[in-house]
Order: sequence, then C-alpha cells, then structure tokens
Amino acid sequence: MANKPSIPKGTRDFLPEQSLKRQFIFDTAKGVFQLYGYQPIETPAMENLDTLTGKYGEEGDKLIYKILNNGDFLEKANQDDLDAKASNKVATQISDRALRYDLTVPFARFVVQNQNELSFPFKRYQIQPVWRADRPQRGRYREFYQCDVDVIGSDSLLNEAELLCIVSDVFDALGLGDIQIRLNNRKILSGIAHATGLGDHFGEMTIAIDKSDKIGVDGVREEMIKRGLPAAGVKKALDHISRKADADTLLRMLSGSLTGELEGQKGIDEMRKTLKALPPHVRKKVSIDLTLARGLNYYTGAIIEVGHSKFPSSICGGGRYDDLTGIFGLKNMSGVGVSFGADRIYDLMEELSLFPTTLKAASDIIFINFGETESLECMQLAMELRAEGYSAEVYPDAAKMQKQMKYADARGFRFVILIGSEELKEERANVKDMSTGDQSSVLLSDLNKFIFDKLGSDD
RNA sequence: GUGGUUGUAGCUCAGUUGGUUAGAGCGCCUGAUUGUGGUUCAGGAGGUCGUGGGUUCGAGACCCAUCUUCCACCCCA
Repeated sequence: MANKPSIPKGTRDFLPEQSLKRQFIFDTAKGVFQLYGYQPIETPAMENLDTLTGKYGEEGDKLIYKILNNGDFLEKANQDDLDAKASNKVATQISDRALRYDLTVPFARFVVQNQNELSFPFKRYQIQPVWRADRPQRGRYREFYQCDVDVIGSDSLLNEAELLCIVSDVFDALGLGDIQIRLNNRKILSGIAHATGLGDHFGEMTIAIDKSDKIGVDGVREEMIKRGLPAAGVKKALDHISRKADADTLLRMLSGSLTGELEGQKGIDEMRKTLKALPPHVRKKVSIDLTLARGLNYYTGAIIEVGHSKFPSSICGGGRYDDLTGIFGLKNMSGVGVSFGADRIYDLMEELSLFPTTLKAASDIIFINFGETESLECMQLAMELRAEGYSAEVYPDAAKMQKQMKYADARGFRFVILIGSEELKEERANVKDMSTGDQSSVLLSDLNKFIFDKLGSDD
C-alpha cells in the first residue's frame, strides 16, 4: 500500500537550485521580450479537445494528452465503437478537453476570442508549460516549458527580422552566443515541389528532406523513392536543395531555376527582405538551409530553427503561419513567432556551466537562536535588516550551536549573527563572515551600517 | 506508437559460472569541541537488490509481466 511515491514518466521535480536556474532563463527571456515591446498573456493548461486536434498533423494529434470526462462518461460512448474497441473514436466521445500541446494554437484561439480587446499588430509573449505524450529522452520531456513570442496581424517581414534579433539577444544574454540559426521558407519548398513535378507530394517531400542532416542526400533520395515519388522529380528537387553557396548567390540561382513559380519567387523575395533587415551581428548567425522543413503543418512562410553544436536537437523554433486564426473564424490574420525550449536550454546551459554562480547564494544573514529572549530581539533586528533590503532570518529553534552553524553553512548565508545573553546585555552582536571565518563584535545600533559596508565593499 | 537499454544504501557505483550474514566512496547522524560551519579523527544509522509473479533445494544474478531511465525510429522545444 505504502508504495514509494513517484511522478509520471517524463516529468520532473525541481529543487531550489534548479528552480532558480530555470527562473533565470525565464527572466532573461522575459526581459528581452519586453524590450521589444511584447506583452504577456496566459491561457489555460487545458483547451477544448477540438481546438487542438487537426492542427499538428496526424503524428502530432497522437501526442495530445486527452482529459477523461467526469461523471458517467461511458454512458455517452457509442456502444458499437466500444465493442469494436475503436480507441480513436471512443476517445473523442469520452474526452472533451485536452492539455495544451504548444502555445501557438491556443494563442490563435485566444486572438480570435479576444479580438475586440486587442490592438493589431498584437505582440505577445507567453511562458507556460505544455504537455506531449512523447517517449521521453534526453532533452525531451512530457511536460516542458515553452517561451513563445509571436506577432499577429502583420504581414511585414520586419517581424521575422525582429524575431531573429530577439533570438539572438536572448541567447547572448544567456551566454549562448554561439548558436546557429537556420532559416528557410515554406514557399520556396513549395516552389521547388511544383517546379519538379512533386507538387502533389509536397508533404512527403518535406518530411524526407527534413531528415537530410541525419541520413544524407542519398538517404533522402531513397526515402523519397520509397514513398513513391517520381524519380525524375526527386533528382531535380535534390539538385535544388543540395546546392551550396552563400545566401545571395543561392537565392539568385534558385530564382533563376524557379522561373514561373510565383509562390517560389515570393518565398525567395521574402527571404531576401528578411535577411536585408537584419543587423550584421544577427545576420552572421543566420544561414539559409533549404533542407529545413519542420513538420508542424500550419507554417506557410519563413521557418526558423535554432541549434547548438553541443545539443542534439533544436532549442528554439518557429515560423510564419498565415491562416491559423482562420480555422477559428478570423480571416487575414497572418502571424509569425518563435518558441524557446526552456528545458533544453537549461540542459545545455547546465552542461556548459553557464549559469551565474550568484544564483545559489541568495541569502545574506541568519541569526543564531539562543533562546526565547534573544530570538525575539533577533526577530526585531532581522526586520530592520530586511527593511534595508537584505535577506535575513532567525533560526526557528534553539538547537545546538553546531547544528545551527551547519545549517547556515549548507544554506550559504554570508553572515551569521550571534546574540546570546552576554551580547544582549552589552547591546552588541558577534557577526561572523562565513566566507572568511572572521568574527567581529558590533554595536547593535551599528549593525545595519556594518552589513552595508561589508556587502557594499565586496560586491 | 515500434525496437533496444537501464534499475543494488540519500548520491555515484562494485557484487565472479545462481550458494551461507549484499559491499565501497561520498553524504547523513553522534562524539572529540555542553556558544561556532567548511578541515581532521573515532564511532554509528541506513538496503524485503524498481515492483509483481515464476524456475530452483537455493535468485541481487535466470525467465515472464509491469513501471522507470536512457538510446534509435517517429516527431519535436
């Protein structure tokens, strides 16, 4: 009965130290988002199931966590489906709600629902957990935080450029300056598909192409042939995609070979304009990658993915979606956004020891408890120190000195203040600096000043 | 979802072809030091070997199931 407690697969507890580091990531991202004028919103952990289904492709839908209805839910299930053990059909009959799978689709729903309260273009950021019924692996969790920034209600490519700047700034601020931002455009991929006679197989083509960094061009070719794409088209498409050149010449070559492909040309133009709007220090982190496809099937224009050489999977990704709100009844609302994977960024930063060391020792002062009379006085003094902005606390029990000192050491307090009956009588305090071991006798009336001098001079 | 992998003390891990009482380091607790941490020394506590079945005279080791971990596929942050 009294089994060891546990948490579901792919979820984690966070200890104080980890929690502080995670908050450091959130705060850093938030700071940058706000500098660019984005506003925070929040949406519920659960959405109506039909809000989410059909937005992430067939594979994505399978990963949505469905919430079992309350009450006598089997009553409402179709008996034939139950008898046939048709899980998929029954699932929609016994579940009306689901945990959100990402922040983009709920955001689209949010925009449609609250359109009268918002001014467009609407720029928002959102930092909340999402859930996916994936098989957990390194850097892959069932509950994880996304930090999303999106702007909706503007076609301008300045938005793409701005988001790339934000990506660059956030990672710089986190100490992860050496990222690679890969950029592609769905319209270009679509143009290639049409120009090579693969127009009917666009989805399959992109899925195969997306794997090229793992299985190579030959692997992609095999994959495409295996999926039944015409060999001639496959060859032509791969010729396009495997071209290597700097951005300008690459786009010029593409443009030359996609003559007559309106959509493809539009994609090329978008890419040019986006790159042109980037400041040099951001521009140099961005490279065109025609093999970048991304499965999320709502993307229609730019696709962005951020990687780091020390991490196997992407740590940030996004793109433009022209008609996500259309599904919810609001037309002509183009949006573009990126999502930072906070948990992957955490893992990466931990591996590279990039967290500031100051995050650990957050506490300044602890008073040793010598008994009731002394501790009451200490409570008063701690209050005064807090008013000065120092974190201060009184050990709650009159435990053995050694135990209290060990606690102070483990928690990482900078100062331990000892006020026993002797000190109290003389209105003095023994202040021990734990970093040096030095101990000084200070008049109680000078205590605030003493701490100020110490912390001021050391910091 | 498919295939594989892992699980022994709080942590990191030993544990020979199944054989008596399952070990180490670190951490923790106590004392040396009844008002002083981080160092040192001495002692101590802590494990139904992930869980549930099975094979066997005998299982931490073998088999099955299940959960967990990590990996590949799939997909993605």
